[in-house]
Amino acid sequence: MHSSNSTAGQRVDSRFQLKRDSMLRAAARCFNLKGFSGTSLKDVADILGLTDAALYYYVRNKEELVYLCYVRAADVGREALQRAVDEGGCGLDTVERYLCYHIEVMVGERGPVAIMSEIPSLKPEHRDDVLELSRKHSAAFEAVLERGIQDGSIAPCDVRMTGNAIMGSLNWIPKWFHGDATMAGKVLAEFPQILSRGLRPS
Amino acid sequence: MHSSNSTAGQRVDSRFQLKRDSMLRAAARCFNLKGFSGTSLKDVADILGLTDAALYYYVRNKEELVYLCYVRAADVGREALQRAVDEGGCGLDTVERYLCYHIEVMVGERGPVAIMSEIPSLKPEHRDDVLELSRKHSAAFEAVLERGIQDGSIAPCDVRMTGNAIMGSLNWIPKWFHGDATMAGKVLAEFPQILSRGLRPS
DNA sequence: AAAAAATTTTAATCTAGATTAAAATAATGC
DNA sequence: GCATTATTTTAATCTAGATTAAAATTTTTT
Repeated sequence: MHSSNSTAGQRVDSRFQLKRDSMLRAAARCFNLKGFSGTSLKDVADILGLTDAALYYYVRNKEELVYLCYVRAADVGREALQRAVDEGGCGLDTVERYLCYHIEVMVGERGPVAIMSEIPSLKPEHRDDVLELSRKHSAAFEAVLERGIQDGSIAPCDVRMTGNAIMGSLNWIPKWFHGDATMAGKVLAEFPQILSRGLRPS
Repeated sequence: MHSSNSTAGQRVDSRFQLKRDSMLRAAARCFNLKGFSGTSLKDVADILGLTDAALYYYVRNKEELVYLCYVRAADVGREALQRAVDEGGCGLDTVERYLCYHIEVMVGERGPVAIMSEIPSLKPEHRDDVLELSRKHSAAFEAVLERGIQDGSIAPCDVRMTGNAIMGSLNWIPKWFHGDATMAGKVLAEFPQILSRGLRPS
């Protein structure tokens, strides 16, 4: 049985974490590609060259697998926004950089990132946990929009709705992008501007 | 057994159609609210005051229920765009009107409209059918964007990516809008402009 | 290389929820 | 009101796929 405080310590544990992370990416790929109900644990295991039962060494059950995928998705979003905020600049610049960073992970090597289609199917604690992360991310993004309005880089707008609009576009990307490397460059080049263009004061 | 060419004819048949349509709306509400795997046929039946088994009088199985929800979703989108195109005007005006009409059905009386999260779980014929509808809708929208670029009402852009961006925002609406009547007005008032603002030439 | 721990597999079981068949009820036409 | 057709329910069954327990294998430690 795995234990994070085994005598073997750090090395073993990080191997475990790495393997679990590649499991989450495999699961995200399946969920995005085949839909949630369309992917069985065997599908995920096949990608890893494992047996479905082996997955239970890493997660308690399928529900937890989904939960961890969503936490991971929330994490990469949060990190992207944090990084953009840390680098300073006006509100609009922050938005643009955030979009770049977030799209980068979606279409790049660290991807794919799971679409959060099944949050309501999670068990209450997990569901609330993910909703909380999601809510915080939206609030942080809206704060950047506010700041942009204050510093004059963004035209006055309803930040809640504007946030919903931009986040929707982002969240939907994995629906139509499935790893085409050529397209990845295009998305990264085009999308941030398409989404931020409408924010500029006229 | 129901038969569309029964001797009772039109009247009976339209009653059947109406009931089936309210079934699709009930199903869409459930899917959007509880997720796909989180909604059982009983959940849908409960809304209608029926027993789960009764649903089988209207659809062959759950897969077909999802399929019909998606066809319905595609239909309301197509109708909204068609209406906007028929009313003429420059490309940008058509886009704005389309957004109004489409959002209208999403947040209004005819809604809700199902998010197409589980297309890959459909059986091949149904999946291809829905993908075809979806593809056609995207193409038609991109054509409007092209026209706008030609007539100068829309700034030159990658219509494919721009279409993806706008459609993503639209498609995601049912993720955060769940029937709040007050918010419905706000969405309808704000969203079309938020989405079309970035299209204007500067 | 033996012992211990970590990882994976084999081979079942278990289960929620979809599905079905037959019977019961309700609506409609005559 | 009777016959027919439409609709719904009751009461099972059925099934894919999740889950589990125990054994086998691989890796690590000493």
